[in-house]
Amino acid sequence: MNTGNPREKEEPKTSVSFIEQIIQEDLREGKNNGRVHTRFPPEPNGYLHIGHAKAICLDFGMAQKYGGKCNLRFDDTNPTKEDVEYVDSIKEDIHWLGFDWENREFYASDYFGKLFDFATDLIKRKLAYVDDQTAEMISRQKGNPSQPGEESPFRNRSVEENLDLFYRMNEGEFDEGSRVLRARIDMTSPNMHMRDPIIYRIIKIPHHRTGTKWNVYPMYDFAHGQCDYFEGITHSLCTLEFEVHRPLYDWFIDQLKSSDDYKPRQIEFNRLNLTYTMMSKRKLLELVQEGNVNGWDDPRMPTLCGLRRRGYTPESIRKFVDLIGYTKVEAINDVSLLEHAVREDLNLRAPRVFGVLNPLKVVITNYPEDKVENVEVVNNPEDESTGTRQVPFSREVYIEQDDFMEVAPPKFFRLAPGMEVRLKGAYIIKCESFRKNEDTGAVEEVHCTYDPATRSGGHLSEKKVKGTLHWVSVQHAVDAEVRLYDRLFSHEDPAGQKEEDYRKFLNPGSLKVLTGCKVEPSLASAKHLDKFQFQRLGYFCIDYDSAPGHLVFNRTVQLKDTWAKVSVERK
RNA sequence: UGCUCUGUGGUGUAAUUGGCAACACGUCUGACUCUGGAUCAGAAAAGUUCAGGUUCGAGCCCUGACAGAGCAACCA
Repeated sequence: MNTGNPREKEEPKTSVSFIEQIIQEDLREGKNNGRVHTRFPPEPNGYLHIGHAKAICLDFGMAQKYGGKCNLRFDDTNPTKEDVEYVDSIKEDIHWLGFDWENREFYASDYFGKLFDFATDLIKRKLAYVDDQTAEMISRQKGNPSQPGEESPFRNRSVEENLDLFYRMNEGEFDEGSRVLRARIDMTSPNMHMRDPIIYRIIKIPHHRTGTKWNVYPMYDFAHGQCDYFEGITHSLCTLEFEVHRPLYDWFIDQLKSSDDYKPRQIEFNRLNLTYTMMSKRKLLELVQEGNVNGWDDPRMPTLCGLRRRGYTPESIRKFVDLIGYTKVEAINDVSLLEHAVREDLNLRAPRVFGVLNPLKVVITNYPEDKVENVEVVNNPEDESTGTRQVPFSREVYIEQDDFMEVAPPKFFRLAPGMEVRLKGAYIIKCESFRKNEDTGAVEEVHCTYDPATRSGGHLSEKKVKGTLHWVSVQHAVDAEVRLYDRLFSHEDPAGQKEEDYRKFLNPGSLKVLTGCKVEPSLASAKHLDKFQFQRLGYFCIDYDSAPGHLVFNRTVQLKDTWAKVSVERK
């Protein structure tokens, strides 16, 4: 049973979500001629965030798993909010996540003509009418969830008049808000969405794709299901809040469909909620517009481009999504699970480097003053194929301040007077004495001796010591500026913040900058230092765009309680 | 007080469709020591919101409560 490789854990039994059960059942029953066809339908009014990743993984994932296809369809029915900037970023982010829609890039606006024809068809069948009332009036007549609505005085207009008015609405003859087209269903329905829903409204702002061709635009409810139908979508996956829309979704398609053997089906699943994370697109937009963050890709943002810049890998995000599953329960997932997913992924592939955040000089008194030798260290203990690198070693090195204590408490296996420790890849050193700053009392320098026989790989290299430290040769060290980012929010859980006061939970822009950070020169150039290294060791968010010469830290940084706990100066 | 949906360890998900409530994250121990917060070993933690019912047997089926969420945009 034991394969001898502890890494080869048994594949965890992947549970089958209720959605998959539905798909499997449909397949078994031969519905849709055995086709599975899904779609991912973002509105291009903002950047994709981690919540969208959950939907993307589902939509594309189900298609992949069941030999089907998944379309990308931009839900661009409201030109007042939408922009090509968002279209481009959405496509980039989906690709980055690892999914592809091939040549099936569609837009709800592709179907404006068909939708318009369908609307006129409904008018002719007395299933739609133009309402001249104000928004307030229509809203009042709608009643409320516990009280039935009343019918509009325009509800029984003639087909001819409705047709004429609807055409003229589209020709731009009427002002925005002056008239709408409504489906004629049931003003007394217990489902608010069935009370003669508005299906077309006048908008005179140019559309990012169709320009000024249209003056009327379909509402979501009038577009989405029909688009699904036009594209041959079999399973239309969306989030829970659309559950009450389903009867309307079905109603339109029933009016539209021409065959009985095919009909798209809407299935709802729970949206992603993360602790300490706000997922509202509108509020994220506000943060960007108000300059509280440095854009959609600010490393603190929960957007995919923010996470990417922060060093998250697509694999880790997919893993995370896989972990949390799809149900109908409104769950709040712990960010620590996301963090676990990155760690697990990065641990296997991130190259390791040495670095010191808060340097403490160590002088190896019996090491020749002018000698320099290269020691060899592995780039990644989890992956031999990444090879080794040479690191210069000399008489004076920096170690992390936290790696030294004047008085070692029990179980402190790092450096303290009289204690021995290995400098990783190099020698075992012993602490003989230390010097304090007379004014501050802070330890300024530690004096050690080394045992030349203990060099890594040598005869006595098998000698055991309890601790191993990262280090950086003083004369080869390079200063680096490191930018640490905290989470976007702190303290309370902004995921639960309904009010506008979520801003007060914002963390500062960046927990700027470590002074005196040292890095070995060979690693200080940007091409050696990619996001993985940063991510890996510190699990800090580091702005790796911000230049060459960054650094890394060793284990002594307290990661466990981290984020803000690291002693850095806030800007 | 209408309609729809949902209640399983701290958190998120399972439970072969009625058969000993399982897994992951987190937490806590211990071990290891060229360090990765990796790996290994172990522990605590729910009797499935509550009350009835059907059944040899219920997390699963039925009834009724209770709790939470969504729905009254010319947003999606």
